[in-house]
Amino acid sequence: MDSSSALRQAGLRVTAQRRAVLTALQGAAHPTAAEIASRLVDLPVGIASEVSRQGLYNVLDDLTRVGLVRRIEPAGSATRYELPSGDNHHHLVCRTCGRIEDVACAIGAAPCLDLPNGNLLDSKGFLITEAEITWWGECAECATSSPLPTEGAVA
Amino acid sequence: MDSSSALRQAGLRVTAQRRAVLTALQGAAHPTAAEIASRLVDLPVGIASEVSRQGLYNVLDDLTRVGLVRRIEPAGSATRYELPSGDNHHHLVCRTCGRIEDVACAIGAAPCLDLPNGNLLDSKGFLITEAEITWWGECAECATSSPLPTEGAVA
DNA sequence: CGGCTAGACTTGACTCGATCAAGAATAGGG
DNA sequence: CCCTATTCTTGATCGAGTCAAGTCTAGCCG
Repeated sequence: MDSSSALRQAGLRVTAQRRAVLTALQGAAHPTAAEIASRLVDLPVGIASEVSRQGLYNVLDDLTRVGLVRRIEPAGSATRYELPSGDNHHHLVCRTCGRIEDVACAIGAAPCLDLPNGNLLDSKGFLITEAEITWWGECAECATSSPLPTEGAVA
Repeated sequence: MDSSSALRQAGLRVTAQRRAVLTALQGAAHPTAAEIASRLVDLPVGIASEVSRQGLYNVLDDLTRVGLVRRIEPAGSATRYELPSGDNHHHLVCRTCGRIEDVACAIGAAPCLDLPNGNLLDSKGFLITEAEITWWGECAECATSSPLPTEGAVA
C-alpha cells in the first residue's frame, strides 16, 4: 500500500511531509528523529525533502497515534521509530554502542500482554495498553573489542 | 545496615554526600535525580543537605555501579532510582501522569532472563545481562479523570 | 597526630533531544 | 473557487545530563 492511501485510511490528511517521512522510514533500521531528518534530504525527487524539526515531531506523533509508526524509546538514547512489521517483537539493546536488534516474540500474537499474575494489575487499577520488553547486554562486536570494562581492566 | 557500613562493604569511601543520598532514597517511591536533590534539602540535621548536581550524578552512578541503587529508565521521563529490594520486579508506568508502580515478577527468582527462544539471542551474538519489562497504561486516577483523550474529545 | 594522595566533590559552561507559542500555508469539503 | 480546520514553519526555550578543570577530603602511612 502506498503512503497516500495509508494516510487516508488512517484518517490523516495526505501531506508531502507525512509521505516523505513514511518513505524515509522504509529500509531504515531504527532511526532517531535526527536520522530520519537526514534521510529526508536525499529522497528521490518528487517527495518533499525538507521538514522542519517541529514538523517532523508532529508527523511522527501523528503517525504513531494512528499506528502507522511504532515508537521505540530505549533508555539513555533518543527516541527511535520503525514501521510496524505486524509481528509483535521486542528489542535487544547494546549498552555499549546503542545498537538495537529486533527479537521476535516467540509465544504468540500478543502474548506479552499476558501478565505474571493474571489480574494482579487490576488490583492496582491500572489499565494496561502495552507491554514492552527490552533486553540489555552487549552486542558481539562490543563484547570482543572491549571485554566489559570492569575495575581490574587492563590499561 | 546503616549507610556507612553499606558503603564500606561496597568498597566506596564513606562521604557525607553518599550517605545523604542513600538516606534520601529510603521511603521515596521512585524519585528522579531532581526529586532526590530536593529531598536532600530537608534531611535531618547531621546529614549533609546540599549536593551539587554533578556530585549527585556521580554518587548515583557510583552507587548504581556497586549495586546499592537500582536505576529505572522509563521512556519519556527522567531516570529514576530506587533501593534494590532483593526481589526481581518490573514496572508499570502511567502514560498520563508518569506514575510508576512496582510489579513483582511472579514467576521465580530471575525468570525474566529466560528468553523466548532459548538461544535465539546467541544467534545474534548478544551477551544478555539484563531484562527489563515495562507495562504501559493508565493508572486508575487518570483513567477516571480523563477517559483516554481521543479525537472526539469535548471542548 | 599530621601529611599525603587518589578519589570525591563543586562550579559553570555546554550539548542534545524535545517542546512551546504564534503565525503562515494548505488539504480537501462545500 | 473559496473557506476553515488542520498542518507546517520559525525561533525561543526547557530539562536532563555531560564535560572540563579546579578544590576538597577520606583514609592510609609514618
